[in-house]
Amino acid sequence: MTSDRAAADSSTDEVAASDDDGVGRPSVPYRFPGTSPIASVTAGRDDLQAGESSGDVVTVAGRIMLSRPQGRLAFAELRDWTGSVQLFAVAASSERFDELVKLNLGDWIGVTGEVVRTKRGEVSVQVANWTLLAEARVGFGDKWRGVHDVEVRYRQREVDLWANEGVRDTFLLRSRVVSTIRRRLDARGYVEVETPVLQPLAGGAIARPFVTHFNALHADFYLRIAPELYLKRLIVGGFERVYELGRDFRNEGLSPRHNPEFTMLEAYQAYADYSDMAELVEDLVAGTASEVLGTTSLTYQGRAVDLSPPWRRATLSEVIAEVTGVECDMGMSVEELRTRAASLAVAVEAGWGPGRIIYEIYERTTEHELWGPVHVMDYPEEVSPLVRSHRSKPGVVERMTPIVGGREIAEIYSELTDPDIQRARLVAQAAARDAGDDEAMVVDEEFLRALGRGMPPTGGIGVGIDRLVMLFADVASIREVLLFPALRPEHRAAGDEIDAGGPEQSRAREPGEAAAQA
RNA sequence: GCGCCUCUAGCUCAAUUGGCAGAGCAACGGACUCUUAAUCCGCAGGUUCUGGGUUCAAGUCCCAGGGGGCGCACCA
Repeated sequence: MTSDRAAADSSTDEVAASDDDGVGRPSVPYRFPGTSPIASVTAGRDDLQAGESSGDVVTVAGRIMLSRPQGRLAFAELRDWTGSVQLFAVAASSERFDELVKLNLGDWIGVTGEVVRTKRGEVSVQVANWTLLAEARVGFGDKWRGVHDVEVRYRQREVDLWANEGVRDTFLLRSRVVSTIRRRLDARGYVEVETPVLQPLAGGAIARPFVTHFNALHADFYLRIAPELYLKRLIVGGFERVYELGRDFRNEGLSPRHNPEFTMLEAYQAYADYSDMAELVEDLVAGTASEVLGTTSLTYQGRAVDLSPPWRRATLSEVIAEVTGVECDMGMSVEELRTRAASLAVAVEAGWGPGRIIYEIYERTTEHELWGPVHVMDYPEEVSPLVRSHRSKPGVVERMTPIVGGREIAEIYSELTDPDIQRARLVAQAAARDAGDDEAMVVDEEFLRALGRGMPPTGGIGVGIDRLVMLFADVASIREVLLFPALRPEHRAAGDEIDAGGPEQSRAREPGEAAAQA
């Protein structure tokens, strides 16, 4: 074994210093250059006939997913992140055949050999030389059924990615969605910026923050719940089109649609209003779907979603009437609206104005019934402290919330730019906070000072990237689009490994034993 | 935080009313020159999540705790 190993290593330009790592394990090279993606190796082989050799010698590397030794022949499935190919080994011509057939499922190897088609018609790499790249000392799941225990899937995502078809595709899709959105924004002249995640005040949204301590400043800081206020300060500073695509943190419950840290796109454009920004959202969503999925006609959880713009726009009152049959209007008296809320079994708190009541009715009765795409608009001022008042309708603001596939996937504003009005709104929020609403906003003097220097008319959007990916990937849980979703920490003693007992024991050898076998 | 459900071999799952804890795959040993979840023979594998309790007898019933899922609430 020692001499064989050395021979294998000499075929690369990296040679391990010794045969094992000091604990009886075989050594592996430091690099394995010159590999071709498996997808490129198998592509364009249609004219290769069964039993024929192509003459092309390739080097591929990946993980052994299936193994079918058959006497003096052996077959295996080798998979890299582009695809799979069958390995075909022959005892008479394949290097270290006996060792090759003893490899375990999950082991990584590099292989050099000719591309052939077997007598039974499978395009294969006929193994000439091969090199062990890594052992799977902890076993993977059932080779056919995969791993379905969601706890294992989320806690040990590396297992999930290999054992379950499609999981890797979902995350590759996510990556393409994010890069496509960036490219589309860049093409529109937006610049990407990075603003603080650690903030002295958690502003820009209505949510409970995570708190941490900044030792050097002797102060508690907050993980951002939104970058909004900083991005608006950049608009004041003359950055006319900015976006930030990053993580926000909200100290709230977990659910199939909520993870405490999630990915948000926020974009702001000077001289634009919420109609302009609605078109941007439609273009980002539908355009990205076209690029990444090749269509704007999706199916989400068995139901059709047509993303092609323009999307319908409807007011809160309109959608409430459609869903419940009850007419509600901002012009109605509080008493009238309370009666209508009561008729819908919606609880109303004392002191709520007409807008707050209508919003509550919408959330309780209507929002979860909408499928979309539809921009829900004319939100009440009371629940939208950072949004500019409607240019013609009293009591409401210029805000749209697009519902797509039954979920809010974005917020779209004509931004409030007047420092005095903004101060009044934030003071009202602070009062609510003092009255016990610990999710209400605080007064951010730095932000208000910035507005005082003049903020041009500006449109802004926030897009929930996780939910967008859920829509595109047609999955019901946010955990399916987060590589490592939030879970309770594992409380397990050292050495109490979940998968102990795979190929582990059989491979634990005395240090001298490997050499003795040579 | 509350409610409901769930936890059995490395993985996927069985186990009748409370009656000897099992199978397939993986792993391990062997056979096999065209396999496709190869097949065949053999071997081994368990704190039934944890701790109590009831019982002649508990994977199963009861209590407490832990992990996970779903729902409610909050939100994107």
